[in-house]
Amino acid sequence: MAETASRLTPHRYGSRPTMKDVAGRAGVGLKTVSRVVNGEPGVTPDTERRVQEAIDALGFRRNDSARVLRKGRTASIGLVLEDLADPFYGPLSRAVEEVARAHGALLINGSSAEDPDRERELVLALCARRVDGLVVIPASGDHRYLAPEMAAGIATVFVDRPPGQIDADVVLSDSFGGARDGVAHLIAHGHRRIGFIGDQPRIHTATERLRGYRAAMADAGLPVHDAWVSLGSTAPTRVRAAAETMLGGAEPVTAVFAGNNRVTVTVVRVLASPASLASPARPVALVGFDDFELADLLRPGVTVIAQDAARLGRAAAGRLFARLDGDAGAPEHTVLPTRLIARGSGELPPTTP
Amino acid sequence: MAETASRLTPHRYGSRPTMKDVAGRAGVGLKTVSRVVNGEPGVTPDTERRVQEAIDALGFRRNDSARVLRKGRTASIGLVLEDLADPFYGPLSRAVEEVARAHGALLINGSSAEDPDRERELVLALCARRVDGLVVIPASGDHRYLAPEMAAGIATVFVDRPPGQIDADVVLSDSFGGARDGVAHLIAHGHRRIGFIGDQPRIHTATERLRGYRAAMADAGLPVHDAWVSLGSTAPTRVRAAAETMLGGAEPVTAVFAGNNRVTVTVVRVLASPASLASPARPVALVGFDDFELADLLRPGVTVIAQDAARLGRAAAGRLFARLDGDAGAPEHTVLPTRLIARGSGELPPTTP
DNA sequence: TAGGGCCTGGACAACGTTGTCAGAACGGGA
DNA sequence: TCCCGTTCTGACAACGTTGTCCAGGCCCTA
Repeated sequence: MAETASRLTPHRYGSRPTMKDVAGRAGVGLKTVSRVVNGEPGVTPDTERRVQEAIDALGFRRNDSARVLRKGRTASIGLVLEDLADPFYGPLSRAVEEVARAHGALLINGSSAEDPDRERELVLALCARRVDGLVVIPASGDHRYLAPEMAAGIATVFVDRPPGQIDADVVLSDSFGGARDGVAHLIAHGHRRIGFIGDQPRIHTATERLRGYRAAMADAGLPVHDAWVSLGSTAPTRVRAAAETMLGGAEPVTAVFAGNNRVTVTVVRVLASPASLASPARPVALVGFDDFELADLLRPGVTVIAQDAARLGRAAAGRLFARLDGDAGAPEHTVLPTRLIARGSGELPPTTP
Repeated sequence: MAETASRLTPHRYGSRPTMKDVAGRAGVGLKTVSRVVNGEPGVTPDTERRVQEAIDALGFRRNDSARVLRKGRTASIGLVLEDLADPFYGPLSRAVEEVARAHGALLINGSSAEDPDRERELVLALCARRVDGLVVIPASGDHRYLAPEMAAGIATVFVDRPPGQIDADVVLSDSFGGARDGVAHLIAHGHRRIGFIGDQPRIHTATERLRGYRAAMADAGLPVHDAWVSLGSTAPTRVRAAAETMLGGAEPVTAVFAGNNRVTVTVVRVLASPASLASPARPVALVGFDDFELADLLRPGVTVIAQDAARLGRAAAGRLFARLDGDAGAPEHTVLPTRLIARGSGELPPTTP
């Protein structure tokens, strides 16, 4: 009777019952409740039952803030990335979460929106919450602000891009090699005038991929005109303008290498648009960095340099928990290979204008 | 000198300096440090400077766990969804994060993987951390377990699907109306035999969309054969089999309505595959629920019922923070409209086999 | 039946912060 | 010179949990 009533009328609105309340109701000591809640041994079945009843009746739920304060570990890790809505980061984020879950940790994440200040603010907020560790996709080029935190014991792994000004565990895809392979693929199919459209130059992967492009061109003894290279925002208008410029100049390119999935998608749109300088009679070849859903269903299918976002996430989270489990070795730099997936757009032959 | 040294050798590895340490070093009281850290008034500039120097020297960072314990609010909200990697949830999640950020809160999120037990486990873990509020995309059909938490003051908003067995704020898209419109669109283009492939029947949106399908068929006086309706997992193999069955039966459908973006993509693949029962000579019309990237670039473009995931997220987070700001009104049920985007696949005429 | 060991339960301090409250220092006016 | 008011500062308790440590009761054996 009384039990039913109190089940429906909790302790007090907004202020939850504590172990003390449970102990009082069950007629046992505080520590005994703690033991029951944490499944520690040393409680007779009868006592345990009484405590459990009190817990259910009061709707008690352990306050993890207090627990964390006492124990020092939060069983949570932070993930800072650029944009949760980017299809590249979804699987990465998911993979990190899976690993965290396997280690009994929760994931707190935030988007930096490619803004260094916001990255810093987010990271420090996570440190203030005393996350056990951090997985960071850097937006800034200077991570010295993290050094004291790392020294204080917050394990940190960088992924997709290396940290700036400090040394730390990092997991990358082979941007340089991938881009070089992709451009070499275009060259192998006869292209000589190839354009490169990439992300902003302060982003490490963008410059690495550009470096790969230049290496492939140099390996083939091909010149690179300034007008063929464009780094900048991945906003569709910017990318569209860049594509139209290199397709329409005095020395128009016959193929484009797109620096990431955002760029690739926009280039596909440009090439497909009726007003495009490309046409069925004069197709433009395309290879993009990053695979994306439906790339195979477009006509022609889009040839890509695929990186495995989930694997990046798993590898990074794996490093992180290895650190949390006591690995104190030197920072590890992991580079995962990329894979060229030929689907047609990279195999189009060049046509003279 | 001494300062430089201590900057590089923090207090002790793994155990960070506290306000007490800062106070000791600055030669002030504990509370004064607290005042400086929180920007409270009543500290002379000189004292503030001394404290700030000590903070910098020691690498002090406030421990939010202790703060939360004392203050009762965590400035964090939880988001439980099905799968972070699903392109539908990316923008939703991002929108929730934006709103949270605007309110100074961090976002903790977890994937339920469509598993009711996992949902419950996640939600309760978040409650134990005393998140201020929860945004939940339900995987389970019974949320009575949440009632005590909500009574204890954890604001909760459900989004995309309604909660089970309890009443609470909820933000939905108009699944019924959207599906009905989509099927009506196919009927308007001459189709009489239309198939429906949807998600598992325990998912609310799946059954609502099926209901919309049936309503449109009934409105047009068309019969629905059992073989034309298939609910189940969105795994490609299952969807593929379902599609092939309804395309190949005694009364083959001439159009398919796909219940969500996962299904749509697989159906597109089936229809595009060379072995398909569809062919250029006998195209099959398609309308899908949910818009998706590149839908416009496929040939034919895929006609969809678009829902605005970001808007769902914003609306849900908006409700949540309204609750946290004191709104104690009755639970609100918000239904956002959907929009048909015609791109070609829904406008194909029926062909007799 | 007494003594020893084991098992169960509880009192208490500590974690790092913030709110309360009172005391100290300082300046100005009588 | 003294007193009062204002401003700044610090001591202390409290938040809810867990770890330490000790007390009491039980069972077993001699």
